[in-house]
Amino acid sequence: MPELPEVETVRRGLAPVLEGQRLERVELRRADLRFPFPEGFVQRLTGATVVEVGRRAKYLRIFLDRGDALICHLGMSGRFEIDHARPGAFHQRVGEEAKHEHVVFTTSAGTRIAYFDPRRFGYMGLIPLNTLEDHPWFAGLGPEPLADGFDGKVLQAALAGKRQNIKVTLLDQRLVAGIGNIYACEALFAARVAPQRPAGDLTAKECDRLARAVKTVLAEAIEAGGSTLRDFAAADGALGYFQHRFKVYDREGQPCSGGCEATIRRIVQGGRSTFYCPACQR
DNA sequence: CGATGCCCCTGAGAGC
DNA sequence: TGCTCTCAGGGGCATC
Repeated sequence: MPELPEVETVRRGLAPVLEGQRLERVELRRADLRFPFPEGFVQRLTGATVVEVGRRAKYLRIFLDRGDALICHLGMSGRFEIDHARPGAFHQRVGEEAKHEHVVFTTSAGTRIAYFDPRRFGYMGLIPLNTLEDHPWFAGLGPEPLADGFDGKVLQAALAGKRQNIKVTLLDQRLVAGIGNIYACEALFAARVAPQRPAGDLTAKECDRLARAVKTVLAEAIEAGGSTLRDFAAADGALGYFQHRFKVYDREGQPCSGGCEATIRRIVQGGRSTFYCPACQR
């Protein structure tokens, strides 16, 4: 579910209720999500104070005053809920709440922050700060697409020699970090690049357009509070609304908005749906 | 190196 | 109403 804009939206929701607060209570409802929780998870977190809530790629990184960072990956269906969130914003059915509530944090201010994850593809870890960037989750990550260092030149260098199609290549977190299926489709449309193109064949001009498109699409999605397809919500319960601005994603058969006569097509690449306009994207 | 398929898990929606 | 099938924002692995 959550790609960079959704994770950033969650980060912005959590920061004000977590930063400067002590974790008074930490409750674990099960021993694992995608991976087992680390040894001594509850003990290592209880009593720690949150210094900062950060993000790298699709990971939340909650820095603690004890020399550890709490890392959270939301997988496909992970979300946080703060107790003062709008009632009913997260759960359509009574009883669903307790079933998928896996971790509950209570801060020194009395705020209750719960982590839900029906599919349990998400995971959490506790990593010492001095080894954070060397940890396997972070060591191989490509640049943050919204950082100044990411541009057409960097992108072209990363794509050089690759015969894999550009759509699947954009999802490779080692080349650029944080792009997922929605924003890969949207960025390729905005850059007018066909998803089937071998990545290494993109010209300097196209790499420039694509790098800009990635930045624009991600930035606009963050501004819109992310995309809510099925169940995404910010930590305060607010729904994203960037899905209303999708040009191609999930729009198979609908007319293209790019001024051509074509309709949006869906193909499968790397086992995932790609949506694109066969006329606008070349 | 790359394409493909399968796996983790649960729920929603479509079609019958 | 209920059954079955497909698909879903992520990502790792095995195989050819």
